[in-house]
Amino acid sequence: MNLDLINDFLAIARAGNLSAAAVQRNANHSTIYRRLHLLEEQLNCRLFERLHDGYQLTPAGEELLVHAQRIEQEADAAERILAGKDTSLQGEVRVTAPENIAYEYLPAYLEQFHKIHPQIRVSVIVSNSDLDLNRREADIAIRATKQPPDYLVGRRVLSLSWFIYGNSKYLRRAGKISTIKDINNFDWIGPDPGLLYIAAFNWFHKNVRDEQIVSRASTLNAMAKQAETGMGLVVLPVDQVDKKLTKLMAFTPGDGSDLWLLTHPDLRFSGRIKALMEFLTNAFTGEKRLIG
Amino acid sequence: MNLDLINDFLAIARAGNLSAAAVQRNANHSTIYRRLHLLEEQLNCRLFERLHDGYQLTPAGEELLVHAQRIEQEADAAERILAGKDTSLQGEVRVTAPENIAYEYLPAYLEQFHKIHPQIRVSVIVSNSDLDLNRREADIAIRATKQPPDYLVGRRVLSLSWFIYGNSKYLRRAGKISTIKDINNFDWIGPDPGLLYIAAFNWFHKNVRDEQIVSRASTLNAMAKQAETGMGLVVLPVDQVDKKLTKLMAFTPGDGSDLWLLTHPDLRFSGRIKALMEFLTNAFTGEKRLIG
DNA sequence: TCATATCTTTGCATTTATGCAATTTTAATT
DNA sequence: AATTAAAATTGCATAAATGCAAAGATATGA
Repeated sequence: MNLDLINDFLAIARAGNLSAAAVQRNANHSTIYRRLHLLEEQLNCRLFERLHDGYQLTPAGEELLVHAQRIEQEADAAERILAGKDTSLQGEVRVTAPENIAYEYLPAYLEQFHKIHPQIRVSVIVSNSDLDLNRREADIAIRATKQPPDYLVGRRVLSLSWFIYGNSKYLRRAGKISTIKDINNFDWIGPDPGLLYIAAFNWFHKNVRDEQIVSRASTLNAMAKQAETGMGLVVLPVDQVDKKLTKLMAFTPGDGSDLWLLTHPDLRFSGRIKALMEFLTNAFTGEKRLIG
Repeated sequence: MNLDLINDFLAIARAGNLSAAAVQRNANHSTIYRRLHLLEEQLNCRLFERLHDGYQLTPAGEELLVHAQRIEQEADAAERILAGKDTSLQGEVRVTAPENIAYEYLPAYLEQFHKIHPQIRVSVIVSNSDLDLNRREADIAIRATKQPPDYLVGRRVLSLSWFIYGNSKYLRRAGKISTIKDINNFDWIGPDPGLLYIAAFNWFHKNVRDEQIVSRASTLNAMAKQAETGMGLVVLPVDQVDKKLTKLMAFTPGDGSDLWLLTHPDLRFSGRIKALMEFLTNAFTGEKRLIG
């Protein structure tokens, strides 16, 4: 059996249709179609039920899926472990970071890093969701969280304080907030329910009356941009805000969060990954904009 | 990473050189060469040390080998399990048997079987060594042994009695043997030391004086053929001997052996494999030539 | 040191796989 | 029943992988 067909099988199983699977495998859908037929022929059994709106695993396909996933995991582990043993200061490093970090902080840092290690090529993947470092979708993850997943290793480089911000236009209209008790006397840009997993927002949601919330957004960046229009105040971590908003007072509920640099244990001793981890650690700890 | 390259990697690691690996993978050696380079490039590390007389794994290669073997096992398991679920009476079945069975018994049986199940194609692999049923080098193994490996399942179809044989020419010269006590009064065709794992031969080796052994051979068939020339007597299981030799007396030391039909547990319920197993069971149990 | 045998590496013709674009299928919707 | 929209197939030109054969390496033994 051509083992590589397992990759195509997995892509189809996950995507549910050929076109999406083809994108994942970067190939044409007709190629994926033909390779699936090859696999089915070689295994002499139908792996998918062809429905009008996609491919669905047959029982035999489900069976294969179990093994295919183990095969993939094993291959990923091999790749990681070999990459982890490479102490040379060259090659690619993939960093994933949330929007604000990727836009406001990384560009300057990486420009500096490139001067020191011109042989290391860095790719930035903007995302805040749990990319699969197992599958090496990224090598280093920069995340703001209180508790990173325990299958990753790394260090807490900063603690991020939260503040209440507002722009000058709104401040002129509504005056300054000076104590958290007055919270319901102001208009607010609130978080979308999807953000309530963040402790600070959870507290906010429970303590601010709904009618005080003039607008919501599903990303911190969008919240900041809305606050910049002067619609209301906003509660945000320090890293999310630039000079267009004025820092009014500390916001302590939720205990803030921490900025973590994370990587997979297998990759910890890779030369290039270690180099970038160390460089970023220094960059972030020396970052004046992020000190409360 | 192209997963199929793992197969090439394994073949090179096992064969120790490209040409032999190419045969295993049935491809040209230059293809294997190019694919190895591709793999090394993709993993960005050297997997083999090129020596003048072959390829030897580097430490990184050793590392990969562990994972590659797991990948292969997983893929083999998947193939077996899917094949095992196929209840249809069609497709290929690979049977491995020792020489004598493959030459003297199987042809007639398989001709009959083909009439009943024309859709099942049977391949016979002549071998007595431990083919890897895990890797599906064969689906059914026919083996003469007292105790088959416990990772296979199957049934004992016969017990094979052992006898002392001689051809008429030798009998005229030396007379008939009638009791085992006279064993050292005759000339013998003996087993090569490589056959001493067989209990009957082991006993023979310990109880027959070396000077009585006029000739040796490393396969039972060769022993039979030598005895047919009239050089001496020979001790053999009943299945190994045809009419050219006269059966003189039973040979009980070593308890004889049993004829087993074996398959992999995963394949037990495959339609075609079940059909052939059952057919062969009947064929062998009804075989008059094999009844002591 | 040269011949030798074995294995690796490369150029080129051929086969095979792929992408593209057009066509067909399928089932849900009008 | 016709329409539609999304996806699966298929034909054909192009690109990529492969086999073949010849050349280059490399240690071993004369």
